[in-house]
Amino acid sequence: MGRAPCCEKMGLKRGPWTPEEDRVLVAHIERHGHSNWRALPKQAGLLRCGKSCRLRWINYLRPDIKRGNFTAEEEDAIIQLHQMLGNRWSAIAARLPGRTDNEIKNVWHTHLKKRLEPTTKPASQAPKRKPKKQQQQPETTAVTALEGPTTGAVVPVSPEQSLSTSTTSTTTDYSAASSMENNADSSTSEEEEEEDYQIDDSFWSETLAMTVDSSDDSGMQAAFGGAPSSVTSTNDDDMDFWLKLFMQAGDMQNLPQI
DNA sequence: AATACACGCAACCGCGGTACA
DNA sequence: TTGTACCGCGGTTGCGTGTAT
Repeated sequence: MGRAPCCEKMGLKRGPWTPEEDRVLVAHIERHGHSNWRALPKQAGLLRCGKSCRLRWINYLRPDIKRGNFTAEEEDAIIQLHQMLGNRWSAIAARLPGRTDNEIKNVWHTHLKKRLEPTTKPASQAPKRKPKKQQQQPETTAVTALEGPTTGAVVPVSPEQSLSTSTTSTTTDYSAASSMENNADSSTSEEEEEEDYQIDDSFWSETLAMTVDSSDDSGMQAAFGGAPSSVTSTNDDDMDFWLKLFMQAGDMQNLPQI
């Protein structure tokens, strides 16, 4: 009962979007907005379900999407945020302007997760070929330096401790949040290791500023108030709350898992 | 040069949460 | 208060492309 199929699959097109469909969708949204995704394809004359339209717009057609490779700073941010937030990709995306949750998720699964994976990986699972793009991209050197301490691939220091699953990263999470707050104060051993990447300090102070600023004008109530066209505002405010909570809390280990 | 394999990205699927009648 | 419809999110899959053999 209850839930209707997300889209009437009869007669609706699936698979890759054509440039023409993209144009139609963009034109329609620019003109009418996207207050109702379900009705949108009909109004726009697209043979797609609303869900598909929404996904296409959010992940690809939005004008503020930043295309291209992730920078070392962005990758670092993803790693840190993932340590804090777990697989809450939309929340992570909210901290990375121009990046979508889907994109971040892909990058995580294809690049970052592997880099953070411990070298305890059996030899049989080791890549048979040398990685192609990652080692060719110049920014990767920064990332490698930056991740060196936490990845067994570079320095075999019990990588599981900094690993990515939200359930096992509580203490590490705090170090990330803590380094955000006290970006000039690197007192813990993990933060000593983070001295290698100077970019982070400025980056995180910016990120932090963004975090606090965005919560100032909207507040938690606004999270439930609307802005229906906003993709991430609700999550953003939610995460602002948690981030502030982390920052204010002296000891994250006493906090419940998010 | 051809083939097999691995990677990366875009898209789909299903579920949970929320708004609304 | 309950049921329905819709939205958004996270997980997963499929395909195109690049690389090694």
